Amino acid sequence: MIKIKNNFDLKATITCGQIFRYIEDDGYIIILKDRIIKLREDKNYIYIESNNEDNLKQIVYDYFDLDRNYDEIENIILSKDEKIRPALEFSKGLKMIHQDPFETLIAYIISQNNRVPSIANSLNLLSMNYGEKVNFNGREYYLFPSLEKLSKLTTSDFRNCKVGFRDKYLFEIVHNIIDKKLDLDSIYGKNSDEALKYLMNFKGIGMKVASCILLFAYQKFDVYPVDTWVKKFMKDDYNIEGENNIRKFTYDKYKEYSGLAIQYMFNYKRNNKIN
DNA sequence: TCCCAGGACTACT
DNA sequence: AGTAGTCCTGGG
Repeated sequence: MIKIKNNFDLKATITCGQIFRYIEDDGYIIILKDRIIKLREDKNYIYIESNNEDNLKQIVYDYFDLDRNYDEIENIILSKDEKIRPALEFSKGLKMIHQDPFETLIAYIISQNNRVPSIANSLNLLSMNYGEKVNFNGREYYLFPSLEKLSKLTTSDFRNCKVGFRDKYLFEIVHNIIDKKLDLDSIYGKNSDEALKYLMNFKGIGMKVASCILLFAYQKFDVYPVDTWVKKFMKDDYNIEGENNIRKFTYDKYKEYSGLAIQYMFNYKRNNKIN
């Protein structure tokens, strides 16, 4: 067991829609690579346990992006747009989770034209069928399957995990990685436009999925998915319509932090059911 | 039983 | 260049 200062919003960060697989159980259980991690919080501290506590603090800091100076970013965003203040205040302590690129890729391909419970169900089925089993605190958990393991599946194996018509996309993507046609590491060296174009060359990855991968796995904060919520509040609050106009408007305003600004607005609107 | 929500691709203009 | 139809699952 380790403890860290409770100086961010653990609940919002985990439940705001960035990740699909987590368990609420007297706190939260999440699965990162080869570890099951349980987080419990009180007013001052977050208490963390894992099946492997080597270097755990650094892993948690990296995952929840705790070394980044969010205050500074928020001040930059505020200096461009005072109107966003309520959203920023509401979302205080929300962090951008630093997810694993491969898992993020698979998860967001499954997410297309799909709902959250169904996405989580498919990811859990994939993990239970093809991931490594880990015992922790007397219970069984399954790690997200490796690339090598998933490369052995047929399209119908994927379909048995309820991914539907996305089976062929997953099959092809996994083989593209095995065959080095898709190199996830190469994305670190690309700017956001190059990375979007690169990812969208692959079947099953469109604008939204590519944006999610870049924002959530590569911390490219100038990119974000435009969904119906974003369209709605950009029209209502700023009278901007059309995906390209929305992107241009937010980029001109918030520059390299536009994805973060949108995430704050999204979180605020969604939780306050503001029409 | 049917209907709906939810992205990307394909095949049309 | 723009768009209607299609692909599935889960839930009302």
